[in-house]
Amino acid sequence: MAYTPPGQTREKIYEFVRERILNGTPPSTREVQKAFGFRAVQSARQHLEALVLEGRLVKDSGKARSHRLPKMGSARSSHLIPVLGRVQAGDLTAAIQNPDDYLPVQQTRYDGAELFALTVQGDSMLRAGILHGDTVIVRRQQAARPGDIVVAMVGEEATVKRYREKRGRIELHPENDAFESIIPSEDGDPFSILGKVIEVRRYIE
Amino acid sequence: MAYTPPGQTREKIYEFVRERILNGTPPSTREVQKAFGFRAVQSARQHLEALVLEGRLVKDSGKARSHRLPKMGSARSSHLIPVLGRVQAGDLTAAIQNPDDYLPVQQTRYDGAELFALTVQGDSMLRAGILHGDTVIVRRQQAARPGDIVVAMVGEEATVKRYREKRGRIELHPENDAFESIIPSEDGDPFSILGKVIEVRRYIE
DNA sequence: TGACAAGACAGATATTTGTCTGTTTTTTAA
DNA sequence: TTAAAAAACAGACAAATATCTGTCTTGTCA
Repeated sequence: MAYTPPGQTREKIYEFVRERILNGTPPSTREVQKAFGFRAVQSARQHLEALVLEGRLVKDSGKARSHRLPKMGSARSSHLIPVLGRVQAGDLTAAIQNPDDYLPVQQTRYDGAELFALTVQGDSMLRAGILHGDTVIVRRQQAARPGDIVVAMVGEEATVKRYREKRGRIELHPENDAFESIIPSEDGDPFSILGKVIEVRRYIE
Repeated sequence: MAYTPPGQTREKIYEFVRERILNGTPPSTREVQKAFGFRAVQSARQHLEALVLEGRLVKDSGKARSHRLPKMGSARSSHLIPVLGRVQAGDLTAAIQNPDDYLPVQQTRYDGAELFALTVQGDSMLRAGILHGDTVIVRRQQAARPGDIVVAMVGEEATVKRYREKRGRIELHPENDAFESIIPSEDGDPFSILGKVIEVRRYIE
């Protein structure tokens, strides 16, 4: 590769590596070498080493493909959570392990919690600003507090409703007058709370 | 490692590798070996190979640390976009360069487009499911089509409205009867479209 | 001009990592 | 009980990868 003014190639290498890391496929030194047409491995290595010294990248010495982005503030680290298709009764864990897709969330916001996402069917939560087709992000938990919007299994079906307690009884309340409240009973369908809705996303067009 | 019933160790290995991949640090075969106390590399390798055959993992043959999660279509690359605070009239670019925060978005969904995020003030788009405090993700563009939800500058203020055209005149239509439509005119406040809303996010609690 | 720093190159070695062949142990199922 | 399948082990080799030493080239700046 011909000589380039100081910093220019380095900048492009940074962008290249950054993209690859965000892509989930961090490059090896030789992949950088080939991508930029260097005739020597060392050329790529020098730039990568400099980027680490500058603090723009971090690296585990000796390990292959170990370049990472430094964790800056809240923003730099985003975490991927599974998007579930149909949730089968009783086996949420299985559904989480065979997701349809993944969504990025801010890692700091929900650190440590187990999260998953679902697509909402129907307009039963219209008044709460949750529409048909919206994606809800759910924190897995067995209990809820009155007022929480929860995802619950009632029989074979997963449903999104507002959790309330009336006269000591649990009530799953829709936010749409066209729908009825669900009041789980001992002898009715099996009932369990899968988690609490902590975020709603809607994709337009 | 002692013998374990069929499938059990494999399951744990899948979870281990999955975590590492979502973490951005996919493991080498030997790291799996050590993590599970195998005395032979092949033991780890067998399980990893089986997981690939089962379709639960994918791998680039021959490459180091190349295990990936399948079906990561949209999430394969997550991208960070700036969250803007106040938008000053006329200088969107400056606002983008000094963001309050960053949000992760699925890169493939909006590939190439210039995106930014804003927090919505007020309930003027209530009926469209956009509430006060929601975050809207905006694709920067100067023009819009009727029916689009847009972010526009009217005078000194950025506002979220539905874009319509009536009798050849542009109309910014709120989705809430308590608000009035805005009809920009030549002699009125300076008017420009900043972009189109392509996603809405709401954080609950 | 000459010293100096950054960029690029050349060739080589060490380590990590992926892969292979074959054997032993344990469980499952016929 | 026996055969087959799955799990784990052992030892090795080959490829990918990181790393090292030294040299040459190209700009920068006093």
